[in-house]
Amino acid sequence: MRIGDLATASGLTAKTIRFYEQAGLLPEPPRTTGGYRDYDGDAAGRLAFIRDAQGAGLTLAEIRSILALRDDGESPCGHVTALIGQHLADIERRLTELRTTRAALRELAQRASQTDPDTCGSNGICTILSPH
Amino acid sequence: MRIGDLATASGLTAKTIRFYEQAGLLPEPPRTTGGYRDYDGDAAGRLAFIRDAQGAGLTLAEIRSILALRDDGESPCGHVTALIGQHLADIERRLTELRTTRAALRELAQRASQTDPDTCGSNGICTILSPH
DNA sequence: CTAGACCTTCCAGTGCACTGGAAGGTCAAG
DNA sequence: CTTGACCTTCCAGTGCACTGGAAGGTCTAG
Repeated sequence: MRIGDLATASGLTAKTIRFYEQAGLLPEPPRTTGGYRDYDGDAAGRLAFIRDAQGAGLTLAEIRSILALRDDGESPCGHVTALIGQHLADIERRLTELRTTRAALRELAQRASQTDPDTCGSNGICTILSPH
Repeated sequence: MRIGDLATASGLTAKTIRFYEQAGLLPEPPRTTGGYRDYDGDAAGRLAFIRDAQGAGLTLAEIRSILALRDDGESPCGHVTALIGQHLADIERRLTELRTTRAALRELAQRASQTDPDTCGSNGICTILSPH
């Protein structure tokens, strides 16, 4: 299986697959006599795993750490569980941040709807955003 | 007022202030005979505006567009209102995304708590993340 | 024999908002 | 006169996940 076929099968680009190899996420595949990368069936599964893990919000560095553990013959379960917990906490934090920002923006929108463009910029820069 | 004083007053670093100047967010200030930047009181207000706008989630590029309008003597109110609306929509989108990811991660955490590390990695890479 | 689809490597750029460091100039206090 | 805090410019790097492009090699169909 050449890189283009694997790209089609996985929904990635050949560029990305080479990038993953260079980033240590994929092992170097054997080559054909012409120098082309020659993938076996495992590669697609590995890419699917990367996709799933990315979908769960893990970074490539974290995914690499999981793959490295498992390539060493160790079960990465504990590691994966810890990462999931960390990402859940991270998401909660970002949700809180976003809700705060949303509240602030709603107030700004409210203020904007009551602002007269003619009197607005007269002394400051923008009384909507900076109503000192 | 030298750059260090302005940095202290605004809570930014001198590096960042130079960066803002280079990025077109701050006008070039006059220089002392020694070649030092010499800021007047307006600079602090402008930096405060940038801070407020950033707090509302606007990017530096957007803030630059607002400042450019107002520096041209135009009222940026309509522009600001549009940007606020865009960012509100953006935040709603990201909130939805994050909630989806959180639900997925919670399911993974649930699965992780029921996974036996000894039987887990036997055939796939990780049955928690990729339970095909 | 040639066109063109695909592959190779290597280098560099994207966007965002800075940050670090080198090499040197200015200024006030002691 | 020297020390040291502060300033200057310029270049380059950070983190993340790719993406683009050049220059060239390989393979298959017609």
